[in-house]
Amino acid sequence: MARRVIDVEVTSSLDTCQPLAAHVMSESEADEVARVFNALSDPVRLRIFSLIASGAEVCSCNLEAPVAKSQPTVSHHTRILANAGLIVGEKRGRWTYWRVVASRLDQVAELLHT
Amino acid sequence: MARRVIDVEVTSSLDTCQPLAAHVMSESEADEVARVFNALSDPVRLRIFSLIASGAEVCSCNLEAPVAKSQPTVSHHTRILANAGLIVGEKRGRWTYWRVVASRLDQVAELLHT
DNA sequence: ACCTCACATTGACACTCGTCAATTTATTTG
DNA sequence: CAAATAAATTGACGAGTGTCAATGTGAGGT
Repeated sequence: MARRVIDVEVTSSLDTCQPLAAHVMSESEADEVARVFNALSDPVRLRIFSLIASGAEVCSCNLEAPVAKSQPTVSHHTRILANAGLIVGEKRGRWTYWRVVASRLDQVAELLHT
Repeated sequence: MARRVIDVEVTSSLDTCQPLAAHVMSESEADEVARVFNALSDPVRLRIFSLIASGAEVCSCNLEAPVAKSQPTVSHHTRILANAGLIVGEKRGRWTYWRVVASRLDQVAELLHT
């Protein structure tokens, strides 16, 4: 097979940064996804979440002592977790029982493998 | 089969919140996990991450335009993602090429299914 | 009705975080 | 060495966040 010498410009074609075509997540999608991860980005919230995930049903009054935070603080965190769709609260009598939303967890896990 | 009537105390045993034995994530573990989720809790960081994940290797200069942020801001975000172990940067010449750490993503995904 | 208890809400404070202009560091090229 | 470029660092500012005391709400229990 014949060989042919080709004059290729190598010296100065890479000395400056070239644009690159790549796919970017949309702003709106990023906002929504960020809100979910944000709910899990606080140590206290993670511990509250692990408490709820460990039992079948946990009421708010059982969360304050383990995480050593005040009642308004715990209420603040459960609201953020609930807004992110990670937990749901059912009010029975004076108590609110929390449980995790398994389907939401699967949804979040899939976001990491795209 | 015989039936027997049993006198059960129902009235006042549940009128106050009872402590509940449950497993709590440790503070140190919560801090570490929170740092990872925190890295993914910002919209701009998520879009940068998606850019890096879409290509095999992406240099920092290819990140500024798509997310419309300044160079110091992009550098700030890549550092946070790198500290969380989600991406690694290899410096070749004047450029730093970023790529995602797949094993770290698997690790994070498993955290959601415990 | 009154009191108690579980939980939500408000307001205020300190602290963290995202952002960019300016500067510095490191590397390549002339 | 000098000029140019990629990227990290510093400093500063406004916005957002975690925290708790005080208060509000609503559902039992006596």
